[in-house]
Amino acid sequence: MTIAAASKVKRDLSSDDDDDVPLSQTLRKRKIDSASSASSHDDADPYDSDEAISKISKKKKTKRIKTEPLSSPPSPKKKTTTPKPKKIKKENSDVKVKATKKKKEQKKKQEEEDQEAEDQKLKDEEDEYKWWEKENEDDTIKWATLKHNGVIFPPPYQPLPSHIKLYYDGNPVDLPPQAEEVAGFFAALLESDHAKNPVFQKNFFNDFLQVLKENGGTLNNVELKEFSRCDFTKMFDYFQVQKEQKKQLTSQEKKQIRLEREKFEEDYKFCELDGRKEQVGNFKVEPPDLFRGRGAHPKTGKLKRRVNPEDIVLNLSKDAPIPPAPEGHKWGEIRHDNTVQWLAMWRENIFNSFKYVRLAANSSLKGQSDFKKFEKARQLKSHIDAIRRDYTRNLKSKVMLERQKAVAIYLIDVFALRAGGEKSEDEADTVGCCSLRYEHVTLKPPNTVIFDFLGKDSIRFYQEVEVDKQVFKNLTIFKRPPKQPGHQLFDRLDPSILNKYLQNYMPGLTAKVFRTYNASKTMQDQLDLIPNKGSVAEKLLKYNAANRTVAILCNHQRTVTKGHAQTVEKASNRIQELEWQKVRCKRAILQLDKGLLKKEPKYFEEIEDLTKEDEATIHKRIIDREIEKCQRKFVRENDKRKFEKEELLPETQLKEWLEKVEEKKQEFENELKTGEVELKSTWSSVEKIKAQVEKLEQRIQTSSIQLKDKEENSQVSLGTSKINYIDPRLSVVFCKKFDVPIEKIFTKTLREKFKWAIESVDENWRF
DNA sequence: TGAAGAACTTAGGAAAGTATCC
DNA sequence: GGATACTTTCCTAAGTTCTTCA
Repeated sequence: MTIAAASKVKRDLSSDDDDDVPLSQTLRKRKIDSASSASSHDDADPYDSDEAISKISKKKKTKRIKTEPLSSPPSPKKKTTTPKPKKIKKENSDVKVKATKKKKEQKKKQEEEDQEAEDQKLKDEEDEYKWWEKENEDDTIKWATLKHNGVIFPPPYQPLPSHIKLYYDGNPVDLPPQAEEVAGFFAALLESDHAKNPVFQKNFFNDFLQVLKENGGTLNNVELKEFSRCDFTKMFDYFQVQKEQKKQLTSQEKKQIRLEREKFEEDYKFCELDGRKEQVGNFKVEPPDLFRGRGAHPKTGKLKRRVNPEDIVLNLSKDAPIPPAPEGHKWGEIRHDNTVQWLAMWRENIFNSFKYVRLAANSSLKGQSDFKKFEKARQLKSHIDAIRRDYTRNLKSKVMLERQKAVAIYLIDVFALRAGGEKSEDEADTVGCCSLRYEHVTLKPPNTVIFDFLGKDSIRFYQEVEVDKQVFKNLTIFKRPPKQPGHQLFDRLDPSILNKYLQNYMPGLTAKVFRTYNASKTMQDQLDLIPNKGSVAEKLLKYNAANRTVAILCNHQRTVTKGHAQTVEKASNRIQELEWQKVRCKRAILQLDKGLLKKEPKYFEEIEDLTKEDEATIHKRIIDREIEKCQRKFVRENDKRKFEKEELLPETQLKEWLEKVEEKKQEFENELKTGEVELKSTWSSVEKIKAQVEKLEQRIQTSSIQLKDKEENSQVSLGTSKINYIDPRLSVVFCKKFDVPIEKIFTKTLREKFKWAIESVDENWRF
């Protein structure tokens, strides 16, 4: 049974088995789908005639304004209302860090800089703003003053060397740089799954041809007609070489590059919010590229156009200096809207929607939003019983809308489904609760439901679960003919109806609050089960197991990494080898003192567990590995010598190494034949070997636990729930109570993001 | 009132960085 | 000390929800 199902059983919402009262009797005429034909049958059975049925997988025509696919995005429209700040805080002195151009006198300078950075950090910490110790302020006004330096634009396109070209029917193609850039985007992905996706290819090729046309076509009059006749391999190879060269730089060179980059970014990385220095999140404008939609995305592969300063709207204080636009350009618009959190925005050309530059996760504004989110989820604690009572009752409501609401909230509450908003044709076909369709739910009497659909990011949600009997009955009704695949299960619902209903219980309550609530509640319950004993590593493992329970509840998945199967195999082999070594030790003990077998039969039991076949396999594996190691060592050593122009190792050297391995092989073969171990010099007494056995046992246990953890985590992503759903205060309390360093649970970035939590709770705090 | 617009949170994969192994 | 494995951060897509407008 899945965790979600288990939690469901725990809560077990009882329902009696009354038959359904005809829903149609109380159904009033409703206008569900304005797009559908207006039939009005007030009293008939809803599923015979109700117009809601026409809501066949209703997709928005286009969610956003349609624009020509490749036209430059229009400048964002100016807001008509200018919000008035309710209070203006006194501005502090300008703390902007002025980048001074120093010459590189390497070490000494570096040390000085490090010291400076340290000092600055300390200074920052001193006057750090602990918003969580202040009174809750009005949150419609996000700031009184906001100063920043704008955004960083991606570097202009660097044309490829003249011998690197696209080939068409085997002939080189001379492209104008604008088109070459787009071809390069594709070439860079040549070995990825994207490049093999026909939709991606088609979208890319259309946009590529259009850019080519806009720029006068190919320079050597090759006419490009078909994607399949294009050959991008030369470009791809070139990018690979460049990547390799970058990798080959010395660590010193890499560091130098990093430092220069950091210095350049410094001015953009921070802004001044109400006089305080705060970090900006995504201060870099997204570079042009091919849009990589997830799942079966109709627009995947389309060209994401380069964003120019003219496309950008900056948001800052009226009195803040306007950062200069890049040479020869000007900003699209300057705005002074202190009711929003963003510093800059632009309209992108794929969906014609906005992209925003915001503050970083460790900023006060983000922190406050986060805090409020968890407090809201905690507030749900005092309403959840009433909500569950009501939806259990409403599962039998005579009003269809009420039944649908009840079932939907049940699913959201028990299985942690997302709200499920409407989607347009030009997005991937994914669903959430309200948008579930006939084919996503299979009913197996008496009360088993199989959910199988693609959720956010086209991640599959598959669960076979037992549900409340009345829920099962209602789902049967929602699927009754004439409904068929393609039809909406909840034909009278959408998230806004659901959320409006939820707000009756609690202001601000929406479908997504349930996910936060149930995730944090589950974490609290799981943590409560952990005994306060054992090593830090053991406690951590338990914490991760609790975290995993939450991740599974929220269906947070990740793709299994490429080498996973191999890694697991390797690790299990190692464990098997450790077991074998243990057996060998025990054999050695008996060789020293045969009498022990009778005295401690249990201790020596496992000697018999190891079969000859297993032992032979282990021997072979070890020997093969050693041989391979020798060969690798030989090649590596000679490569190095060749590079340093030294004399190469002779083949006899390799032979010598291999002979040693051969000796070992003989030893193993003997051992297998006689069952006698060759005693090592360190095995001088029974006690010494027993101590070694103990060490091996410890290693086996640790490795086994780690392997199990790794396997269980291979498809589950713990991060998302840790970052977004589990109240960080729970983790802080766990660390305090169990004496686990917070660093073991939160990375540096997370510690910064959750500073408010780390500094605000004691060990008695509960979610 | 509903659709579109806007603003925000949530999400997985890629890239970069770090630790560990040999 | 280099290769490899693992962890963390970055990037930006994809959701939800709130607001505005006709």
